[in-house]
Amino acid sequence: MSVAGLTKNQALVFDKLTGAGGPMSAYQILDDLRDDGFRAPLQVYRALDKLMAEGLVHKLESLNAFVACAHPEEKCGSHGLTAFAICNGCGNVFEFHHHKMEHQLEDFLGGKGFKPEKTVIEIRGKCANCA
Amino acid sequence: MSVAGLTKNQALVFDKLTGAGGPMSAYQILDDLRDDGFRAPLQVYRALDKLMAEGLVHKLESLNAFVACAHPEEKCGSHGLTAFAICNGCGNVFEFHHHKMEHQLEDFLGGKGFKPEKTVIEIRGKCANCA
DNA sequence: CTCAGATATGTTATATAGTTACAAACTTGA
DNA sequence: TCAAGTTTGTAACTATATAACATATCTGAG
Repeated sequence: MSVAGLTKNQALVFDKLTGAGGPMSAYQILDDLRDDGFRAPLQVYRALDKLMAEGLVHKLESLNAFVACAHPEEKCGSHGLTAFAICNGCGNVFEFHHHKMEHQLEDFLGGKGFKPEKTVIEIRGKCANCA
Repeated sequence: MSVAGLTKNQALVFDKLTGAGGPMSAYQILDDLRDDGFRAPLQVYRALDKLMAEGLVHKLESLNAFVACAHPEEKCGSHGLTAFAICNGCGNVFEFHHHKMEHQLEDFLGGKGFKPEKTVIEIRGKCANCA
């Protein structure tokens, strides 16, 4: 599972995150990639910055962790609001897009003169299996 | 501006945050309260934990900072979803509640068997003044 | 009152997350 | 082929948060 246009380090980080199938902290990634020549946090953060700019990876702010985009082909960055349901039990992350909510937020904030740049929506709770 | 039922440290932290009129990091609070006898991060974090449990203070996950609740009398904790519009220009934070959105989220996630416990909604952007 | 449990506080050390500053290597195209 | 831009490497540092343990204060049953 690789993507064109990525440098070596970016590809390593992206593959690692994709393979994990769930969120990882920057330092977990660093440790996992020591055998591939990673030595310092910056190598991870730089790769993550690029991957996030490309919409291939998202940061989970409430977890200080990073997760591969669930549908990179759709260019998450462009279709606005990305939301996450995060299970406090098993740690699984479910990424979703809710256009109605998105428009409501836009309308509501637009009415106040606020111009959104990046929206963080993370619902912590229990998934069907862990409830 | 004080609240009944708070211990000395909790009251100091709450008053500091209320007086600030905006978000502060835990370590800013710590530095500001050295004259009041604060020495260690834990003193701040413990007070913040209690204040958050009471719904008097919210954490801004995308900022790693804390802010006094805009309407403590309403017991934010209880009326569910609290959202924040955070200006990347001036740093001002606007706290709001959007019940329609809240219900949509509940419906959507409920349909998937997901039980929300805590919801983080933070919209970063530019306020009317800074746009 | 008084003392035992619960709650709150103090202190040191450590773990985790992220950035700054600078140097070296590798593209790439005039 | 060499100069500008980009990517990478490395060390040191700052910022955020928690663990472990000791001490003090509060509060109610006897």
